[in-house]
Amino acid sequence: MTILRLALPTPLRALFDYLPPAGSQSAQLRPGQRLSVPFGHRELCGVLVEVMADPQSTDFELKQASELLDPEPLLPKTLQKLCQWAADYYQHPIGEVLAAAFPTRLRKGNPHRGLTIPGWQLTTQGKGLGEGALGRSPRQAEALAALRQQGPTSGQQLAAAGIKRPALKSLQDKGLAEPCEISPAHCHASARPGLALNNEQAQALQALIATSEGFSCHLLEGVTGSGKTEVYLQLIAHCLAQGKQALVLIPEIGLTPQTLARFEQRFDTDIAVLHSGLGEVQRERAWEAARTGIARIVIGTRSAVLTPMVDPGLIVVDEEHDSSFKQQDGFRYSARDVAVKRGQLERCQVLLGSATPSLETLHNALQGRYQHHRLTERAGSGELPQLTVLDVRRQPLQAGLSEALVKAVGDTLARGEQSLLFLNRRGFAPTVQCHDCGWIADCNHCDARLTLHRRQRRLRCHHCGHSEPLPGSCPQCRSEQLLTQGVGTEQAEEFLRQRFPDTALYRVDSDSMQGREAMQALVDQVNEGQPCILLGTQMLTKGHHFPAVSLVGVIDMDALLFSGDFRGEERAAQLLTQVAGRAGRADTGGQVLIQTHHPEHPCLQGTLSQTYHEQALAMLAERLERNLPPTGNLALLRSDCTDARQGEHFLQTLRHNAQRQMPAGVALIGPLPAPMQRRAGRFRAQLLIHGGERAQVHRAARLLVSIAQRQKVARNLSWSVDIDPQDMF
DNA sequence: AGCACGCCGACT
DNA sequence: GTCGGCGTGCTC
Repeated sequence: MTILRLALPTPLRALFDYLPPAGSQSAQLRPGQRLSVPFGHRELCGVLVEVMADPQSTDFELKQASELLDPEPLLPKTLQKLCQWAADYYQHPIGEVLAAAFPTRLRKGNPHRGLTIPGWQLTTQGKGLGEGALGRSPRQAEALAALRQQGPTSGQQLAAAGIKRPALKSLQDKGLAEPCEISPAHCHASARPGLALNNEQAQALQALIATSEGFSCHLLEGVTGSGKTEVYLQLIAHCLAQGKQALVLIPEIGLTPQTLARFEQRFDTDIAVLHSGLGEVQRERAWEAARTGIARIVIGTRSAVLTPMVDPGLIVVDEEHDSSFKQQDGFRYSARDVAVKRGQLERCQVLLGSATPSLETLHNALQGRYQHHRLTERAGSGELPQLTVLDVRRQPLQAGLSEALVKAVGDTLARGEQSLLFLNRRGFAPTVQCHDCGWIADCNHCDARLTLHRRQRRLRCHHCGHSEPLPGSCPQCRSEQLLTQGVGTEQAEEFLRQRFPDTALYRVDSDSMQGREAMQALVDQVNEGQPCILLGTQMLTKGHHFPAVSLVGVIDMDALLFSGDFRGEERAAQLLTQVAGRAGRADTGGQVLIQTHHPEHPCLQGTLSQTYHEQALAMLAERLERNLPPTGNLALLRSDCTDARQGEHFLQTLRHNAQRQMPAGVALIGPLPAPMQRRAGRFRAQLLIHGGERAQVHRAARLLVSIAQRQKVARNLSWSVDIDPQDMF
């Protein structure tokens, strides 16, 4: 008798056993296939994890699976192993992890349709035609030559090479070419020649190529503008030339158009792009192209790390330090760390790149676990910008801007250059207060203040999405003296428009950048080079290149300096370095002005007097001293409950029940209220697991999860684990 | 999580 | 009398 062990998409941390579906032969049952099974009162789509030949536990009346959905496994073995590793490491239900590896339609149990890629090939007659033929129709001759050289080629790829449909149609009318279907065997990849590399780039590339066989992990630490991407591109070209696929992970979708364009220009091959903005069908097509090997390059955000591939030879994680690689809810994995594990399992090379590497990665590199390559010079003639602190204490500020900063913006514009102002706060003002009685506009659902969005005349909570109309008078005392405190991008925009009425001003934040194309349109517009002011939040600092920007202003450095989290300093240093890197990327050596009330703050001084690398080393030493990551290890058990005391009580009981069995060297801290205790009407608390040894902390987390699972929990309470938490809230 | 069952109040 | 509110229990 055969028993099938399945992973099902349910929060239950268990596998479920079934009898094979009627009429199936055990030979055709293999892990990685999907099956439809009855589960309770419903029908679920599960993934086969194990086929067991002889039954061990007969204490259970097993149900029979309804249907085998795939004739072949859709997930390769290594990816199954990767999911199992991730489920264990992140202590997340295996069924949900495996589900994350499928596009939605397949996850829900829809039939798998193979991908058909329309393409063109030469007919026998076409193949027999001499070289000089079709001399009078250059377009057709070009198409003919391309097909002769490459064999059957996808329409998409032909189009990318400038060969359009009409030319192909004409060839078809002459009986020289015909439409065909492309199979993975037809796929080829070639790269156009790359840019010339400087010494450092060439050295890094050479070292990377030398270790491109089998697993190895590398950190490419290169200052902004040092040409990391060119190294990626040439390494990918090498990978493709070995007949292998390359996977590229990028932090956010905002980055995609520019990055993608650069890849498409360089490579003559199909590229699968996977990001959250894609429709279900498009996503499934890209997934399938990667899985079958039709796509030789796969570019995607976080979740793309679980895309099945035939033969990956290289995984690149760009902007490796970016926090968006860590999923912040549900399956809380780090795509960067999963990528490294995937490299180990697939036996392929992993390249982590950043101008401001995370301390985790830097630590691994310094310990010799990763090979470390550094690019310290800007490629081309670009010079590093000049950083200057503007002490704004006792200075008059208008919409948060000092006269010195405003003057610098004016001077920059007068020179015909562009300015970029960074303010990490959306809206008009983060606080509204009554001048007469002191009332403050708070969110009813969170421990947070409401932000004024003046143009919409609304107060909005940036933590739960709550929004209400701006009251005309104080709800407490009826006074009409409602004042604002603090400055957001909307206010700074208003002031700057007034001050520079004839200058183009672009506000870049999640309020102003609605829609997929908005950002790309803006980048194109700005890069025409006319003098302008760019004003925005983090959005502005992520990866976009603005060659004509020569002045960068940080309007409120203080907000970055005092964050409370132990990673605050690391974040601030990374952000400041990244923002500064936007200045003078091209030939104009740029200027960076930083407004602060704390010019003596060590973090700020650190960034001024040292390179990011030096500062990172100092921060690492401090982490070592405090036994914090990456030296020490953390895990977090969170509770989320409609009642504050109940949530903490759950964690307290958990702690009590686990205390005796705690591994040596592991401390439990808490339960404590989460940094923002109430959010969206629910009270959050957390129990911190802290220890020196990763394995011990992990054992402790596993123990706590197993106890929490057995603990009775009320309906209004939910709990979750977070291994290697990024933010403490 | 989902989904059914079950036991209470307020309607035609 | 039943429709539907959400507390409780189960899922191989």
